[in-house]
Amino acid sequence: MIDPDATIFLVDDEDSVRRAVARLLKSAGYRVRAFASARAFLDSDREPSAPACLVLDVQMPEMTGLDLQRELGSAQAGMPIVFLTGHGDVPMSVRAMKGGAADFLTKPVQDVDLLRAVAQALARAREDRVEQAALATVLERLERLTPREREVMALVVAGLRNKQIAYELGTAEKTIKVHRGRVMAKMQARSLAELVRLAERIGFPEEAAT
Amino acid sequence: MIDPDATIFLVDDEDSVRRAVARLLKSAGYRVRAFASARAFLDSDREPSAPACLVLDVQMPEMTGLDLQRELGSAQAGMPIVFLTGHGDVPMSVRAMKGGAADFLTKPVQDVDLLRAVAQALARAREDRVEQAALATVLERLERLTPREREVMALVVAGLRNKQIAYELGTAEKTIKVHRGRVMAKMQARSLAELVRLAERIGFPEEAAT
DNA sequence: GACGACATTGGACCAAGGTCCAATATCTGC
DNA sequence: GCAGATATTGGACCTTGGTCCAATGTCGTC
Repeated sequence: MIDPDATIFLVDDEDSVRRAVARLLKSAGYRVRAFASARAFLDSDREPSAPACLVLDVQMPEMTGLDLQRELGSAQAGMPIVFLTGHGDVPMSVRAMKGGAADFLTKPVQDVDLLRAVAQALARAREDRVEQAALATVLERLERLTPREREVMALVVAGLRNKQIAYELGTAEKTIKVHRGRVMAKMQARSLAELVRLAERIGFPEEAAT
Repeated sequence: MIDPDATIFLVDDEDSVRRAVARLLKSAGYRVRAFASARAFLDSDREPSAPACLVLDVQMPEMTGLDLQRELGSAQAGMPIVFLTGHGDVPMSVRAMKGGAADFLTKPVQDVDLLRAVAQALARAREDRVEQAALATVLERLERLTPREREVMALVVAGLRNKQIAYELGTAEKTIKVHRGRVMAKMQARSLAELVRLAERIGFPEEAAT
């Protein structure tokens, strides 16, 4: 269950807590990287080469845990957050959970509770990573398309026939066939169905603005 | 912003609270149906002909709000839950939010806070309803397919060619063409791309077991 | 036993998709 | 100005997909 490559990022301004939690997580077999402030964490190069999650104190001077959560935005996807706080209240926990937190624990926390939360967060991180990797692969292929090929692909997955696409783009049907063939090759789609699914997954052409 | 057809289901065992909240919601223009217990709510015929949400007390004898939430399961999709509780703690709120609650408020609650939560929950309900309706339409069409047509559709959206499908099903390509044509007609798909998208949306053929 | 739904197939044809080879026109960066 | 990427098109040809009309066989129901 425990992935030795999994990294737990720990952010807490209290030395004693940080050390205690770090010790616990390390003894459980995780790699731990601790920071005394949200700033320090953000300034670090946190390349998640392996699944990772963030154990975060809420109350901290300057930037609070909730601030950091907002800062990370949807990047949380790759790094689920487990909040850990001494003086948490209901509104605070609700806000954190609405913001996509994986869990919200209060100190003093039982070791088992923290470990369970971390394990679940990591499980989520792994799933997210798989999804992200798949997405990245498809986006990479999409980037190799020329502007024209992208236009053609958009109309192809919209269900238009070559003839209609040619009319839309003011060119010959023959040309469309060529572009279409290249699109299939570059996107590594072996069938139209597959191409449509790839497009759906990345929200193409809507999110093509990315 | 306020939909006069929107119904708020209110479940609270305390008469005074129930009356006060009901009055507030009614004065805001909502239709309100109040229940004194989770049981009474479940026994009612809650046909959501219009968007609806559930305002739910947590502490109640017999079945608690959290129990009711679990009971509703994914049916929550059609009826987001706003919890309202007098003695809520952090773990309780976290559990509720993890369970998919729209919000979790503590008494005494500010009128504006409750109204905002309800408005947001209803917005979510509306979105869910749109999605559900679309799903239902597609599933309805799917049900009109004969078993054989379903098999063919599965292989078509998998990207197989007619010839391959014929081989898989041990029949002639000609037959596949006919089935395929019927599938397109019954599913009201004007292109293969559209058919693939319909299939994706309902998770066909994986969820075909439904 | 007749009727309707379902599955199957043939023939005939036409439309659409896909590929190989080859050629032309732009445009951009060095 | 040239190399290379991009966009375009033609010809020739073959595979697929789709449709119309017609027909046969099986099953379960009334």
